[in-house]
Amino acid sequence: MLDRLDRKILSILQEDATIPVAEVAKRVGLSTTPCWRRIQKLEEDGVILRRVALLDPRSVNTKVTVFVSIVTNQHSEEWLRRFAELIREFPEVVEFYRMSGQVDYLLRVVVPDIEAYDAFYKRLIAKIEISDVSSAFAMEQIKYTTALPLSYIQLDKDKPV
Amino acid sequence: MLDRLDRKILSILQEDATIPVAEVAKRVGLSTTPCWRRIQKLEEDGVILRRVALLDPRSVNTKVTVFVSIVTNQHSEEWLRRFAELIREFPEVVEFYRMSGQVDYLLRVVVPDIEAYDAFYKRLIAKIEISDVSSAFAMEQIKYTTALPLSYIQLDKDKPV
DNA sequence: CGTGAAAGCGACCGGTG
DNA sequence: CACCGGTCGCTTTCACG
Repeated sequence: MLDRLDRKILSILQEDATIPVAEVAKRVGLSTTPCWRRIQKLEEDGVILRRVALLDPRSVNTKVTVFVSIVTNQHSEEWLRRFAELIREFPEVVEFYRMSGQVDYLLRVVVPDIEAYDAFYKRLIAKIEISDVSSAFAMEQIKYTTALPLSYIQLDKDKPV
Repeated sequence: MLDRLDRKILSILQEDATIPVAEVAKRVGLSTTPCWRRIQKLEEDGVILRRVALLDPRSVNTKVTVFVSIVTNQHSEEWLRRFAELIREFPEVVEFYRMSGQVDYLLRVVVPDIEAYDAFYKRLIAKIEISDVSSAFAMEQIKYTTALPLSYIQLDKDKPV
């Protein structure tokens, strides 16, 4: 269970993980040691999964995002397991969801351009049977954040601060 | 322009940004100082945008992802600017794309459950005129990574390692 | 770019009130 | 939790080859 201080800490670290503990502590109104202990606990409890560097898509030549909607007639557990494993091998696929509704699966794929997407697409369908695929191209990424909203956290009322 | 060493460094840091420079250096076959200098330059050049903590969606009560497709009849620059600004105020919207094809915009929204999505949706349409909206719910997030594929980087041939 | 080495900060871990 | 030390490791910067 988290309280307001934990939430403040998380909101800072999910925006910038390079900020020293002492500075985080100051911002949330805590001294260094207990703040450090909280961060440690947040990592142990798996609330903080990892710390990563975010790269500029342009700099690594992957400025085009394509959303791939997949409809399949294969609905077995086994097929999904194999499909998921396959997808994991494609670094171009950065997100992969099982959907409700008309579409069964949705992929977000990042590539340099349309040609590269076509090549990716051919490599994909060569590896697995998919009945119906449709691709939607993003012209512009207007917003992208890894920061999750923290307003839905159930706060621990015993520690109201 | 990047070379193979830069690419190796990036692949390490975009998976785990907590690895000490000395360890990164060892893995890419460099000594600490030049490796540190490269990382510094990658940050200056904006290849590395930032370092962030990734949180567990379940822990912050946002395990449901909804993809929102928007069709509008407003296609002016001004309308888009206002719309983008509005979206930026909604932390539930973690991704936002301008699309080609039938759909004009695509949002990825994270919320605790369907009820919360409905509340979000009402707040959104109360703020701006949107002609047609359709929502697709993700049942499961099978893959999610912030790591971009590095195979499309144009390598500097003058530094073949 | 490599090495070695200095200097300083920050993480980490005690203990006390 | 605040506060005070303390150690240790890592970052950061230097001089030099």
